[in-house]
Amino acid sequence: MPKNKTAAAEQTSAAPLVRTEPIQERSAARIDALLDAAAAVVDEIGFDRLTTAMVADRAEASIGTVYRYFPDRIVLLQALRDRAIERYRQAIVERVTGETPETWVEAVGSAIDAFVGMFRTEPGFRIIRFADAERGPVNRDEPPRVGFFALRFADILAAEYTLPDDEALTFHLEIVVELVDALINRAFLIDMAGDERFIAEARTVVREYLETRYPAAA
Amino acid sequence: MPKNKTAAAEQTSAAPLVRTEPIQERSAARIDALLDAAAAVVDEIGFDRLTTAMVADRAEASIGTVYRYFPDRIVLLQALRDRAIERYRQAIVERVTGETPETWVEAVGSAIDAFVGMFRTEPGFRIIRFADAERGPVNRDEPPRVGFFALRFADILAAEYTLPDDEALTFHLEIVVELVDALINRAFLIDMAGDERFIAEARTVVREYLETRYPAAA
DNA sequence: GAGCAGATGATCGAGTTCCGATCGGTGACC
DNA sequence: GGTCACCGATCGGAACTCGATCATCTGCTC
Repeated sequence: MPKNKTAAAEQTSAAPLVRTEPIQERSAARIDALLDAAAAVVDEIGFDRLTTAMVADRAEASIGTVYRYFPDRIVLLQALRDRAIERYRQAIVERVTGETPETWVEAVGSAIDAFVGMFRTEPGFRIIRFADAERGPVNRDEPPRVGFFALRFADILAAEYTLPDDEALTFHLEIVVELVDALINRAFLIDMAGDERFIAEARTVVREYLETRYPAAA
Repeated sequence: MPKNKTAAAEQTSAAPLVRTEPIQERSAARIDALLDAAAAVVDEIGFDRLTTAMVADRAEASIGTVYRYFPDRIVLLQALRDRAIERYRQAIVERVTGETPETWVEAVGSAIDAFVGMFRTEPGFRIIRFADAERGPVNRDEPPRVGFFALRFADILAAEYTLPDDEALTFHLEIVVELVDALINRAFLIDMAGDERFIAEARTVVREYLETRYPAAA
């Protein structure tokens, strides 16, 4: 069992906040159960109707336990999103190593497929909207980690391919992330199975976008 | 004074809901004042920190008055969004009739400019995200009017130009709406003035998208 | 067409309900 | 016996309700 050290750790001053940090074994399972419950609730009644009591109920825990691991409702949702993103990252890696696309542009296509797959299988995924970071609650101090997913995505690609030494690449990938996020979300907005027209168009738009800019890699 | 009978009227069963429908003159002003207040609050402290009490305060009305016109907090925000969309529609019409672009594809460019302008001038605009309809609270009965803005946009264009008789046009416009919404929102996500790179890229992506599909109109 | 009176709409704000979050206490693990 | 996980009654504050009160409209009378 890998110990789950959060990078954040303690700030400068005393941080008496209970923070998420499992010490004993069972805690990890608890956290997962809580997030599963939250995902289910989010799928059923939607994002902003979710109450912490519902999450506790569904996870067969008490209110207190919820707040034992998450300082508040918003952080709980963020944790759900973070877990989903991590799972998505794994899904990309699996798919790319499985399909071994010729070029990194094609690998982006695989990532889109993986994204669509997540919408179909991962509870709560369709509500999360994570291309952009936290919208709304303007974060205290810490930089609002905008576009961080594009960076991470670049890392994944860089592990398998030789990326063009283009300083604009990060920007282009961020555009791609935004485009895909918008169109795939639209595809699943009403159609629970995912509207194929929008899915196909997302693939096409991205392919056109990248082929125009990186003809060598297409 | 035109009596303002709601189209909805009575459903099968008794509908005791108070619903928004101004009868007397002052009501309209009240509603506007409430929405102005909501927009200001949203700009200042953000979307989900908004409380109905703040809105009432700022509009110099009582809590009761807020709930006289809006069944709940979420509907209040939706109304704010609806008004912003209407204003945006007007802004498009004004700009297009003012600039009189040669082709409808160029008119789409003007619409993007108008969109950016709204982000800079219309209070509360940047939080609203309206390309997609209501996300989250799954609406009872009524169809979730997805993509309705693209339809409306097509109407605006059709009033000034002869649009291609392409049954896929609506779909393409919807894609454009999604793309623009995503990229322009990203442009304003952290940069209050709007990140020019994303704005320019939005224009480029849309132009490329439409020129590929409608070379005659470009 | 001025004045009045009843009806109906608009406003108010104290009271209620609901929900996010706390805290002191109890039991499980080391 | 000391730490950690868990519970759930309780608190505080925000969403929302409701009966009373004020403003405006309608239409009748003279």
